[in-house]
Amino acid sequence: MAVHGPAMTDVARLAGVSHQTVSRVLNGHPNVREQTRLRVRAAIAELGYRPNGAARALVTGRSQVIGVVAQNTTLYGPASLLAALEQTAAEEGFAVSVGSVRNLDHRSISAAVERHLSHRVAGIVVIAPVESAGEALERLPKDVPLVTVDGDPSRPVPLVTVDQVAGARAATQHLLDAGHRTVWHVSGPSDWFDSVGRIDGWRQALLAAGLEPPPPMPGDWSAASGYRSGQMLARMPEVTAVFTANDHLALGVLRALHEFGRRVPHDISVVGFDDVPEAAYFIPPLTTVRPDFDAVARASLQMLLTQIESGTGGALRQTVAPALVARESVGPPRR
Amino acid sequence: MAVHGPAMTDVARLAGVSHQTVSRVLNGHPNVREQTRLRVRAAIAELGYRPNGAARALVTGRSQVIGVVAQNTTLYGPASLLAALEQTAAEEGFAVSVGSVRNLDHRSISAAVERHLSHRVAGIVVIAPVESAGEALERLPKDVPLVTVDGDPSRPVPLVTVDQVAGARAATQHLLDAGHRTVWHVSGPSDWFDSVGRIDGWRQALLAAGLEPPPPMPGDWSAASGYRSGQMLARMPEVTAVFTANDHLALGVLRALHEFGRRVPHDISVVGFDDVPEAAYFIPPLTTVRPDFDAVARASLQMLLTQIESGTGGALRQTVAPALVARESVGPPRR
DNA sequence: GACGTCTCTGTTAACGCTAACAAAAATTGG
DNA sequence: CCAATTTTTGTTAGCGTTAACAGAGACGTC
Repeated sequence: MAVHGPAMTDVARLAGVSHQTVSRVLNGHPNVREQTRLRVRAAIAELGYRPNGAARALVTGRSQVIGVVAQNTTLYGPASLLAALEQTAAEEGFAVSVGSVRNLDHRSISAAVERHLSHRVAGIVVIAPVESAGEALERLPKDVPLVTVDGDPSRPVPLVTVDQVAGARAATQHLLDAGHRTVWHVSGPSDWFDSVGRIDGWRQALLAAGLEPPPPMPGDWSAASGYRSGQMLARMPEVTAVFTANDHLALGVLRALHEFGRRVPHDISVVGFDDVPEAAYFIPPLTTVRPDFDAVARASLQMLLTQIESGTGGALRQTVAPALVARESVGPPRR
Repeated sequence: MAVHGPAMTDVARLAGVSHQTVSRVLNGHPNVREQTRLRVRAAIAELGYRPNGAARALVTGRSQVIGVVAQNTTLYGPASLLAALEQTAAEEGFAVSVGSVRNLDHRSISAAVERHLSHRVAGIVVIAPVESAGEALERLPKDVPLVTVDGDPSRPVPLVTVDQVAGARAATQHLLDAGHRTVWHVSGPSDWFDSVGRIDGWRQALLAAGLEPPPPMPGDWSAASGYRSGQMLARMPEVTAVFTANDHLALGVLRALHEFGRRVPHDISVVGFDDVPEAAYFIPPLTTVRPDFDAVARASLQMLLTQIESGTGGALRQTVAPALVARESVGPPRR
């Protein structure tokens, strides 16, 4: 293995210049004669020279790497976000290092961040949708560029979020507009901010319409828990409209309703959240709320780059509005 | 920002030893007096010292980072694989840097690999399920530890794959065993090896039963294309059993069949591939084939570590067998 | 034509770590 | 208790890059 590639000095020797000139060419420094630049480039190509990021990171104090800390990158939301972040970062010349953690508790998060800091990442994006993550973040060194995504709105940390409240309100309002007398809610885990925000928005919409929100049914994002809630909902004749905290829950609810012979949307209307690619092919196609993950990724990366370049750690905040996607799972209530 | 943390020399000064002793403590070198070790550890803790990975990478020539090249990390398979790789790597003390690429053509892959090499990653895992990726890999420097996942079986590169052929054969056989006279197939994109392997296995099972395989219906992994194929299948009265190349295709097929009033499994049986978490909540719950992504991740990482440590680039090969998961979408054909 | 002012290039010194060797201290055996 | 080990610690020299400064030409300007 050990065969190390050529270094800058090898390129310099071949091009008949000093290694510093090579460095200048590489970094696009203006004061290099065109002819020299060409000779250096030729030497680089001939040797197949590849700059050593470690050496550069050592001397500049920062690598061109952005660390991402996330929990369950198999879920659609986090996975999309991660992919979008990676794309955006690549366009800016940054690599993305993933530090996924089993739990979002203080210890796990700190450990993941430490790992990233060891590699002298330029900045860190924490996808920290749960309460316990918040504390961990406050104790981190203040001097490292950091952005949280879907984190705790009450903490003084730069934050980019999907506007869960607005999304949930839109979903609920959509059902009310269709003529439903009230809307039931199957929620996500109570320690996720996403979940809390969606409950909030649902409640707001009902209260604004002068309605008393029924008790939300707790879930855990999975189709399995949606199914369990669906079995209960199917047995309650007064239920005509359900808003679930994500599409997987909705899928479970749909199946339970189907099994109990309750037709959607004829008997019960259902709205989800996330717009997973399959939502359009549920039975029936699911009306849902689509968060713009690309926008979130762009916003957080831009925030991070600003911090990296300026050196200031301003506590900014940015919110991305989701959009309602209307499909066939919503209809007027049966009289 | 710029406040750099303490370096090894700072720790050494505080502990009253040389920086080399600190290095020895950090790397678990045996010949350090217990008392000294303790003093050094205390100093490390007191200063909040964090070793500089870039410096270490520079001097050793390798960082504790593994590069992963993947295409669409939003798909369930790649996302699961990536997550599993990250977990496994973390246990071995490695970070994972993702280089996702839009297309798996020569240029994109090479570029992604180059980026990783610039950072002097210890090794690279390429999730390269398509033909065009193969060529790119052959041209890579031979001296970098590399493992491909779901890549081209005909190329002399270390490779870990899910046994697509066996999985597809099991799925098809399962349908034949239920009494079906033949099995139709909705395939994935023809340039994916996964896809080719699944077509192969399906064909093998039919031929072994003395049946002439009907023409496979081409798809692109999406529920949308499954839906289109499903619309055609629903209109063909002779069709009683369908094997789809993944679960999303199956979802689309299920919806099309439902719309055409063809009941599953009463009129038509369906089997998918992947066992996405939602498959158990499709209508009806989907019989499918579950690849063991954790096993794949473990195998590839272990292969990579062997290469890294031994320095040899042996062209190994490892196959992980998938398991059939029987659910309600399969039944005997209607007479 | 001498002088200052650009533009281009080279020299030197870090960055923080490990490897290789050298020296000092502790341990052993007779 | 001294020499021969063995264990522990220190010293020095890079790894490949950028930053800071210095030098050498080229070009006007008076």
